Amino acid sequence: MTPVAGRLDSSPPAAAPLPRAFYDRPTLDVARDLVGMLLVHDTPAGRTSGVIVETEAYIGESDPACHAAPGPTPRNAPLYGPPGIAYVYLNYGMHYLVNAVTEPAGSPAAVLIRALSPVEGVALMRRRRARGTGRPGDGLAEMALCRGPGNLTRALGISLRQNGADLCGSRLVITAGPGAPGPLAWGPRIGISVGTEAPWRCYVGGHPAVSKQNGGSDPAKGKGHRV
DNA sequence: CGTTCGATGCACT
DNA sequence: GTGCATCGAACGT
Repeated sequence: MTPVAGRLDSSPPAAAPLPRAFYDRPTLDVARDLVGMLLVHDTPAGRTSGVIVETEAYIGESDPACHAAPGPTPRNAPLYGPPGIAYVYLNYGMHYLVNAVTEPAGSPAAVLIRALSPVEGVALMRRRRARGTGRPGDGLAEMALCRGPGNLTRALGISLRQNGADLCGSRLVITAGPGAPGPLAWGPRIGISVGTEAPWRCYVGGHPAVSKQNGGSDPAKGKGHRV
């Protein structure tokens, strides 16, 4: 067997990241097209990755739920920068949330990654999920590992260190994936108190890794508008 | 089933 | 000091 030139480790070759032009588009288009793509994080501990199955768009200073709503601040600076950059921040004092910055520099907008269907590094994800919680991560179903924006960053080892990382680079990247594993649906964004009218959450209807269904108390599945 | 609530850190007023 | 783009345990029905 001929070794692959230039590869010194045993990990499989990574697919090429999506080009920056992918992110340099209207945010709702990017939010839709990111579903089915693969989010990959390479670290010294190993590679973890998953298919994106849930996203939310946050668009501009006029969107009251967007972190750019108060105008430029030190924290939201990445939103004002070039597209294709990771915007990571700490929420509720304990969860890191990761976004992909969209649209040209100067127009602050991003897509929040809310859930993944795990692909690579499931054992490492379990170890990371268990760490610090005092509870065993072993009992977690595979589809629960990256369900929810705070859970997926923990499973992939994403923290403030990745804030500003280039998603078109080599460590934290988004590559072409297998495509959405089910029908897309749109609905209101979750966990916000303003801007709830906009149906800017895009997800795979009924997918087990998707954090919540629309309607809360409504047990029916896939309540969002099908695309 | 359903809803409430505590944990926990920091950006912003 | 206030309010989070959350999570999961603990409660109520």
